[in-house]
Amino acid sequence: MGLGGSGVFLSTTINGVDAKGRVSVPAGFRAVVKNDPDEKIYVWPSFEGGYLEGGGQALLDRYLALLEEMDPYDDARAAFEQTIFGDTRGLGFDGTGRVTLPKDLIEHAGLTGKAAFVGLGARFEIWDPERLAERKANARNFARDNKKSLKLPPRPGGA
Amino acid sequence: MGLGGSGVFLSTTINGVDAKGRVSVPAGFRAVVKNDPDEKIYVWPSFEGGYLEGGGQALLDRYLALLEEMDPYDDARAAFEQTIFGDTRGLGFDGTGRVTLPKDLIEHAGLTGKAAFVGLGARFEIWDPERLAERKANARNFARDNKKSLKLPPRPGGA
DNA sequence: TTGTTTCCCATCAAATCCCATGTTATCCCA
DNA sequence: TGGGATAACATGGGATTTGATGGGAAACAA
Repeated sequence: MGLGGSGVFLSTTINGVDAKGRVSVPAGFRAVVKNDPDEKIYVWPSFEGGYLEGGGQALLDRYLALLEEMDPYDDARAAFEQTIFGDTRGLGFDGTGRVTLPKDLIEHAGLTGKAAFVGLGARFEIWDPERLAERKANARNFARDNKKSLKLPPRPGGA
Repeated sequence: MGLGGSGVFLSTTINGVDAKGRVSVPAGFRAVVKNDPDEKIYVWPSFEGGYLEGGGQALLDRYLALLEEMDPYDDARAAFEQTIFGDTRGLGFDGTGRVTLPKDLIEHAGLTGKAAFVGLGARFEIWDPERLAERKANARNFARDNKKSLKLPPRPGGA
Protein backbone atom coordinates (compact mmCIF):
# COMPACT_ATOMS: atom_id res chain seq x y z
CA MET A 1 0.00 0.00 0.00
CA GLY A 2 1.48 3.23 -1.13
CA LEU A 3 0.13 6.21 0.63
CA GLY A 4 -3.56 5.79 0.65
CA GLY A 5 -3.72 2.09 1.10
CA SER A 6 -6.91 1.54 2.91
CA GLY A 7 -5.89 3.68 5.82
CA VAL A 8 -6.96 7.21 5.19
CA PHE A 9 -9.48 9.28 7.07
CA LEU A 10 -12.01 10.58 4.58
CA SER A 11 -15.15 12.70 4.45
CA THR A 12 -17.09 14.48 7.14
CA THR A 13 -19.54 12.83 9.52
CA ILE A 14 -21.62 14.44 12.23
CA ASN A 15 -22.51 12.32 15.23
CA GLY A 16 -24.17 13.05 18.53
CA VAL A 17 -22.39 13.62 21.81
CA ASP A 18 -24.53 12.44 24.70
CA ALA A 19 -24.63 13.59 28.30
CA LYS A 20 -21.84 11.21 29.19
CA GLY A 21 -19.55 12.64 26.57
CA ARG A 22 -19.89 9.58 24.42
CA VAL A 23 -19.73 9.86 20.65
CA SER A 24 -19.78 7.24 17.90
CA VAL A 25 -16.60 7.30 15.87
CA PRO A 26 -17.60 7.02 12.19
CA ALA A 27 -17.31 3.43 11.05
CA GLY A 28 -14.89 4.38 8.30
CA PHE A 29 -12.55 6.01 10.80
CA ARG A 30 -12.69 2.99 13.04
CA ALA A 31 -11.69 0.80 10.12
CA VAL A 32 -8.51 2.82 9.64
CA VAL A 33 -7.41 2.03 13.16
CA LYS A 34 -8.68 -1.53 13.20
CA ASN A 35 -5.28 -3.16 12.92
CA ASP A 36 -3.34 -0.93 15.26
CA PRO A 37 -1.64 -2.75 18.15
CA ASP A 38 -4.05 -1.21 20.59
CA GLU A 39 -7.25 -0.18 18.93
CA LYS A 40 -7.45 3.47 19.89
CA ILE A 41 -7.62 6.94 18.51
CA TYR A 42 -5.36 9.67 19.84
CA VAL A 43 -6.89 13.09 20.27
CA TRP A 44 -5.53 16.45 21.43
CA PRO A 45 -6.71 20.06 21.44
CA SER A 46 -5.45 21.98 18.43
CA PHE A 47 -3.20 24.85 19.34
CA GLU A 48 -4.44 26.72 16.30
CA GLY A 49 -8.05 27.04 17.31
CA GLY A 50 -11.09 25.68 19.05
CA TYR A 51 -11.19 22.20 17.67
CA LEU A 52 -9.54 18.82 18.21
CA GLU A 53 -6.99 16.96 16.14
CA GLY A 54 -6.51 13.24 16.09
CA GLY A 55 -5.28 10.14 14.37
CA GLY A 56 -4.19 6.58 14.87
CA GLN A 57 -0.99 4.97 15.96
CA ALA A 58 0.59 5.71 12.59
CA LEU A 59 0.15 9.43 13.02
CA LEU A 60 1.56 9.36 16.50
CA ASP A 61 4.60 7.50 15.25
CA ARG A 62 5.14 10.10 12.59
CA TYR A 63 5.11 12.92 15.07
CA LEU A 64 7.51 11.02 17.25
CA ALA A 65 9.89 10.48 14.37
CA LEU A 66 9.62 14.13 13.45
CA LEU A 67 10.55 15.22 16.95
CA GLU A 68 13.47 12.83 17.06
CA GLU A 69 15.00 14.70 14.18
CA MET A 70 14.83 18.04 15.94
CA ASP A 71 17.58 19.41 18.08
CA PRO A 72 17.00 18.26 21.67
CA TYR A 73 17.52 21.80 22.86
CA ASP A 74 15.39 23.46 20.25
CA ASP A 75 12.70 25.49 21.96
CA ALA A 76 10.25 24.52 19.26
CA ARG A 77 10.80 20.89 20.03
CA ALA A 78 9.98 21.33 23.66
CA ALA A 79 6.93 23.33 22.75
CA PHE A 80 5.63 20.68 20.38
CA GLU A 81 6.33 17.89 22.79
CA GLN A 82 4.47 19.65 25.48
CA THR A 83 1.60 20.91 23.40
CA ILE A 84 0.92 17.79 21.43
CA PHE A 85 1.93 14.89 23.56
CA GLY A 86 1.24 16.57 26.82
CA ASP A 87 -2.42 16.97 26.02
CA THR A 88 -2.96 13.92 23.88
CA ARG A 89 -5.43 11.32 25.09
CA GLY A 90 -5.66 7.76 23.86
CA LEU A 91 -9.32 6.87 23.61
CA GLY A 92 -10.57 3.28 23.44
CA PHE A 93 -13.82 2.13 21.91
CA ASP A 94 -16.78 0.64 23.70
CA GLY A 95 -18.67 -2.33 22.31
CA THR A 96 -20.52 -0.23 19.75
CA GLY A 97 -17.63 1.88 18.50
CA ARG A 98 -17.96 4.92 20.72
CA VAL A 99 -15.32 6.83 22.63
CA THR A 100 -15.84 9.07 25.63
CA LEU A 101 -14.43 12.55 25.18
CA PRO A 102 -12.98 14.04 28.37
CA LYS A 103 -14.63 17.24 29.53
CA ASP A 104 -11.63 19.46 28.82
CA LEU A 105 -11.55 18.36 25.20
CA ILE A 106 -15.28 18.90 24.83
CA GLU A 107 -14.85 22.40 26.18
CA HIS A 108 -11.88 23.22 24.01
CA ALA A 109 -13.87 22.30 20.92
CA GLY A 110 -17.05 23.92 22.19
CA LEU A 111 -19.05 20.78 21.51
CA THR A 112 -22.73 21.01 22.35
CA GLY A 113 -24.52 17.83 21.49
CA LYS A 114 -22.94 17.30 18.08
CA ALA A 115 -19.45 16.57 16.83
CA ALA A 116 -18.23 16.69 13.23
CA PHE A 117 -15.44 14.28 12.34
CA VAL A 118 -13.46 15.63 9.40
CA GLY A 119 -11.16 13.20 7.60
CA LEU A 120 -7.96 14.77 6.27
CA GLY A 121 -6.00 11.80 5.01
CA ALA A 122 -3.43 10.84 7.61
CA ARG A 123 -5.28 12.59 10.41
CA PHE A 124 -8.66 13.99 11.31
CA GLU A 125 -10.24 16.85 13.18
CA ILE A 126 -13.25 17.10 15.46
CA TRP A 127 -15.35 20.24 15.26
CA ASP A 128 -18.48 21.76 16.57
CA PRO A 129 -20.65 21.73 13.43
CA GLU A 130 -21.32 25.46 13.52
CA ARG A 131 -17.70 26.41 13.86
CA LEU A 132 -16.87 24.01 11.10
CA ALA A 133 -19.34 25.61 8.72
CA GLU A 134 -17.53 28.93 8.99
CA ARG A 135 -14.16 27.49 8.42
CA LYS A 136 -15.35 25.37 5.57
CA ALA A 137 -16.69 28.36 3.73
CA ASN A 138 -13.35 30.07 4.12
CA ALA A 139 -11.37 27.05 3.04
CA ARG A 140 -13.54 26.59 -0.01
CA ASN A 141 -13.04 30.14 -1.15
CA PHE A 142 -9.35 29.93 -0.50
CA ALA A 143 -9.07 26.71 -2.43
CA ARG A 144 -10.94 28.15 -5.36
CA ASP A 145 -8.74 31.22 -5.46
CA ASN A 146 -5.57 29.17 -5.21
CA LYS A 147 -6.42 26.15 -7.25
CA LYS A 148 -3.54 26.77 -9.60
CA SER A 149 -1.10 25.98 -6.82
CA LEU A 150 -2.60 22.51 -6.63
CA LYS A 151 -1.10 20.84 -9.62
CA LEU A 152 -1.17 17.14 -10.03
CA PRO A 153 2.32 15.70 -10.37
CA PRO A 154 3.15 13.55 -13.40
CA ARG A 155 1.80 10.08 -13.15
CA PRO A 156 4.04 7.82 -11.07
CA GLY A 157 4.66 5.40 -13.93
CA GLY A 158 5.64 8.24 -16.19
CA ALA A 159 4.11 8.99 -19.59
CA MET B 1 0.58 -2.33 -17.97
CA GLY B 2 2.36 0.69 -16.70
CA LEU B 3 0.89 3.11 -19.14
CA GLY B 4 -2.52 4.58 -19.17
CA GLY B 5 -3.64 1.92 -21.59
CA SER B 6 -5.93 0.04 -19.27
CA GLY B 7 -6.28 2.59 -16.55
CA VAL B 8 -7.98 5.64 -17.93
CA PHE B 9 -11.52 6.89 -17.61
CA LEU B 10 -12.91 7.42 -21.09
CA SER B 11 -16.04 8.66 -22.82
CA THR B 12 -19.35 9.80 -21.44
CA THR B 13 -22.13 7.55 -20.18
CA ILE B 14 -25.53 8.48 -18.79
CA ASN B 15 -27.08 6.15 -16.23
CA GLY B 16 -30.11 6.34 -14.02
CA VAL B 17 -30.12 7.35 -10.37
CA ASP B 18 -32.88 5.55 -8.48
CA ALA B 19 -34.78 6.56 -5.38
CA LYS B 20 -32.10 5.10 -3.15
CA GLY B 21 -29.41 7.17 -4.82
CA ARG B 22 -27.98 4.14 -6.55
CA VAL B 23 -26.34 4.49 -9.92
CA SER B 24 -24.55 2.00 -12.14
CA VAL B 25 -20.94 2.96 -12.66
CA PRO B 26 -20.16 2.48 -16.35
CA ALA B 27 -18.52 -0.89 -16.87
CA GLY B 28 -15.45 0.73 -18.41
CA PHE B 29 -14.94 2.91 -15.34
CA ARG B 30 -15.28 -0.06 -13.05
CA ALA B 31 -12.59 -1.87 -14.97
CA VAL B 32 -10.14 0.95 -14.26
CA VAL B 33 -10.51 0.44 -10.54
CA LYS B 34 -10.77 -3.34 -10.65
CA ASN B 35 -7.33 -4.02 -9.20
CA ASP B 36 -7.22 -1.37 -6.52
CA PRO B 37 -6.55 -2.64 -2.99
CA ASP B 38 -10.10 -1.87 -2.00
CA GLU B 39 -12.33 -1.67 -5.01
CA LYS B 40 -13.84 1.77 -4.66
CA ILE B 41 -14.26 5.06 -6.37
CA TYR B 42 -13.60 8.28 -4.50
CA VAL B 43 -16.00 11.12 -5.18
CA TRP B 44 -16.19 14.70 -3.91
CA PRO B 45 -18.14 17.85 -4.78
CA SER B 46 -16.19 20.09 -7.09
CA PHE B 47 -15.35 23.40 -5.47
CA GLU B 48 -15.58 25.00 -8.87
CA GLY B 49 -19.18 24.28 -9.65
CA GLY B 50 -22.25 22.10 -9.32
CA TYR B 51 -20.84 18.76 -10.30
CA LEU B 52 -18.81 15.93 -8.78
CA GLU B 53 -15.24 14.87 -9.32
CA GLY B 54 -13.89 11.41 -8.77
CA GLY B 55 -11.24 8.83 -9.41
CA GLY B 56 -9.68 5.66 -8.09
CA GLN B 57 -7.09 4.90 -5.48
CA ALA B 58 -4.35 6.15 -7.79
CA LEU B 59 -5.85 9.61 -7.96
CA LEU B 60 -6.31 9.75 -4.22
CA ASP B 61 -2.69 8.76 -3.70
CA ARG B 62 -1.55 11.48 -6.00
CA TYR B 63 -3.42 14.10 -4.07
CA LEU B 64 -2.10 12.72 -0.80
CA ALA B 65 1.47 12.77 -2.05
CA LEU B 66 1.00 16.27 -3.36
CA LEU B 67 -0.27 17.58 -0.05
CA GLU B 68 2.48 15.81 1.84
CA GLU B 69 5.00 17.88 -0.03
CA MET B 70 3.46 21.15 1.05
CA ASP B 71 4.53 22.95 4.18
CA PRO B 72 2.48 21.58 7.09
CA TYR B 73 1.54 25.11 8.11
CA ASP B 74 0.81 26.42 4.66
CA ASP B 75 -2.68 27.87 4.58
CA ALA B 76 -3.21 26.51 1.12
CA ARG B 77 -2.46 23.03 2.33
CA ALA B 78 -5.00 23.23 5.09
CA ALA B 79 -7.58 24.62 2.70
CA PHE B 80 -7.07 21.86 0.16
CA GLU B 81 -7.03 19.14 2.78
CA GLN B 82 -10.27 20.37 4.12
CA THR B 83 -11.90 21.01 0.80
CA ILE B 84 -10.86 17.82 -0.91
CA PHE B 85 -10.48 15.13 1.74
CA GLY B 86 -13.06 16.55 4.06
CA ASP B 87 -15.75 16.06 1.46
CA THR B 88 -14.46 12.97 -0.32
CA ARG B 89 -16.46 9.78 -0.01
CA GLY B 90 -15.17 6.31 -0.76
CA LEU B 91 -17.95 4.46 -2.52
CA GLY B 92 -17.99 0.67 -2.81
CA PHE B 93 -19.81 -1.32 -5.47
CA ASP B 94 -22.74 -3.61 -4.93
CA GLY B 95 -22.96 -6.99 -6.64
CA THR B 96 -24.02 -5.44 -9.93
CA GLY B 97 -21.55 -2.58 -10.08
CA ARG B 98 -23.59 0.22 -8.57
CA VAL B 99 -22.62 2.76 -5.96
CA THR B 100 -24.93 4.74 -3.71
CA LEU B 101 -24.45 8.48 -3.93
CA PRO B 102 -25.00 10.25 -0.60
CA LYS B 103 -27.76 12.85 -0.57
CA ASP B 104 -25.45 15.81 -0.19
CA LEU B 105 -23.50 14.85 -3.30
CA ILE B 106 -26.69 14.33 -5.27
CA GLU B 107 -27.81 17.79 -4.24
CA HIS B 108 -24.51 19.44 -5.01
CA ALA B 109 -24.63 18.07 -8.54
CA GLY B 110 -28.35 18.70 -8.92
CA LEU B 111 -28.97 15.13 -10.05
CA THR B 112 -32.57 14.31 -10.83
CA GLY B 113 -32.90 10.74 -12.02
CA LYS B 114 -29.93 10.77 -14.38
CA ALA B 115 -26.18 11.08 -13.99
CA ALA B 116 -23.59 11.60 -16.72
CA PHE B 117 -20.18 10.04 -16.10
CA VAL B 118 -17.53 11.94 -18.00
CA GLY B 119 -14.16 10.26 -18.38
CA LEU B 120 -11.18 12.61 -18.25
CA GLY B 121 -8.23 10.25 -18.17
CA ALA B 122 -6.88 10.04 -14.66
CA ARG B 123 -10.15 11.22 -13.17
CA PHE B 124 -13.81 11.66 -14.05
CA GLU B 125 -16.71 13.95 -13.40
CA ILE B 126 -20.37 13.31 -12.66
CA TRP B 127 -22.88 15.77 -14.05
CA ASP B 128 -26.54 16.32 -14.35
CA PRO B 129 -27.04 15.77 -18.08
CA GLU B 130 -28.64 19.17 -18.61
CA ARG B 131 -25.92 21.07 -16.83
CA LEU B 132 -23.39 19.11 -18.78
CA ALA B 133 -24.96 20.15 -22.05
CA GLU B 134 -24.68 23.80 -21.05
CA ARG B 135 -21.07 23.47 -20.09
CA LYS B 136 -20.29 21.63 -23.27
CA ALA B 137 -21.71 24.46 -25.30
CA ASN B 138 -19.65 26.93 -23.36
CA ALA B 139 -16.53 24.85 -23.69
CA ARG B 140 -16.99 24.62 -27.42
CA ASN B 141 -17.30 28.37 -27.73
CA PHE B 142 -14.26 28.82 -25.58
CA ALA B 143 -12.31 26.39 -27.70
CA ARG B 144 -13.32 28.18 -30.86
CA ASP B 145 -12.27 31.52 -29.45
CA ASN B 146 -8.97 30.20 -28.19
CA LYS B 147 -8.02 27.68 -30.79
CA LYS B 148 -4.75 29.41 -31.52
CA SER B 149 -3.43 28.33 -28.13
CA LEU B 150 -4.09 24.68 -28.89
CA LYS B 151 -1.01 23.25 -30.53
CA LEU B 152 -0.88 19.62 -31.48
CA PRO B 153 2.35 17.78 -30.77
CA PRO B 154 4.27 16.51 -33.81
CA ARG B 155 2.96 13.26 -35.21
CA PRO B 156 4.82 10.25 -33.82
CA GLY B 157 5.66 8.60 -37.15
CA GLY B 158 6.20 11.87 -38.88
CA ALA B 159 4.44 12.95 -42.08
C1' DT C 1 -22.75 6.45 50.29
C1' DT C 2 -22.49 9.57 46.10
C1' DG C 3 -20.82 10.60 41.97
C1' DT C 4 -18.16 8.58 37.86
C1' DT C 5 -16.86 5.57 34.61
C1' DT C 6 -17.23 1.25 32.04
C1' DC C 7 -19.77 -2.26 30.04
C1' DC C 8 -23.90 -4.41 28.10
C1' DC C 9 -28.42 -4.72 25.87
C1' DA C 10 -32.57 -2.76 23.18
C1' DT C 11 -34.15 0.02 19.50
C1' DC C 12 -34.40 2.48 15.21
C1' DA C 13 -32.69 4.14 10.89
C1' DA C 14 -29.80 3.58 7.13
C1' DA C 15 -26.50 1.36 4.25
C1' DT C 16 -25.62 -3.12 1.96
C1' DC C 17 -26.54 -7.40 -0.07
C1' DC C 18 -29.20 -10.52 -2.94
C1' DC C 19 -32.21 -12.16 -6.44
C1' DA C 20 -35.27 -11.25 -10.36
C1' DT C 21 -35.98 -9.03 -14.79
C1' DG C 22 -35.62 -6.02 -19.01
C1' DT C 23 -32.46 -4.45 -22.47
C1' DT C 24 -28.66 -3.99 -25.25
C1' DA C 25 -24.48 -5.51 -27.20
C1' DT C 26 -21.68 -9.52 -28.81
C1' DC C 27 -20.83 -13.91 -30.74
C1' DC C 28 -21.39 -17.81 -33.69
C1' DC C 29 -22.87 -20.38 -37.38
C1' DA C 30 -25.53 -21.63 -41.30
C1' DT D 1 -24.35 -11.71 -43.74
C1' DG D 2 -28.72 -12.41 -41.52
C1' DG D 3 -30.56 -14.04 -37.40
C1' DG D 4 -30.90 -16.51 -33.39
C1' DA D 5 -28.28 -17.75 -29.16
C1' DT D 6 -25.49 -15.99 -25.44
C1' DA D 7 -23.41 -13.05 -22.50
C1' DA D 8 -22.86 -8.38 -20.47
C1' DC D 9 -24.94 -4.47 -18.61
C1' DA D 10 -28.43 -1.74 -16.35
C1' DT D 11 -32.31 -1.52 -13.21
C1' DG D 12 -36.07 -2.56 -9.51
C1' DG D 13 -37.52 -4.15 -5.20
C1' DG D 14 -37.21 -6.69 -1.06
C1' DA D 15 -34.46 -8.90 2.65
C1' DT D 16 -30.61 -8.58 5.71
C1' DT D 17 -26.86 -6.57 8.10
C1' DT D 18 -24.47 -2.72 9.97
C1' DG D 19 -24.24 1.66 12.28
C1' DA D 20 -25.78 5.10 15.54
C1' DT D 21 -28.01 6.19 19.79
C1' DG D 22 -30.43 5.86 24.42
C1' DG D 23 -30.84 3.94 28.80
C1' DG D 24 -29.52 1.29 32.57
C1' DA D 25 -26.74 -2.16 35.42
C1' DA D 26 -22.29 -3.24 37.29
C1' DA D 27 -17.54 -1.80 38.71
C1' DC D 28 -14.62 1.99 40.72
C1' DA D 29 -13.13 6.05 43.21
C1' DA D 30 -13.51 9.46 46.49
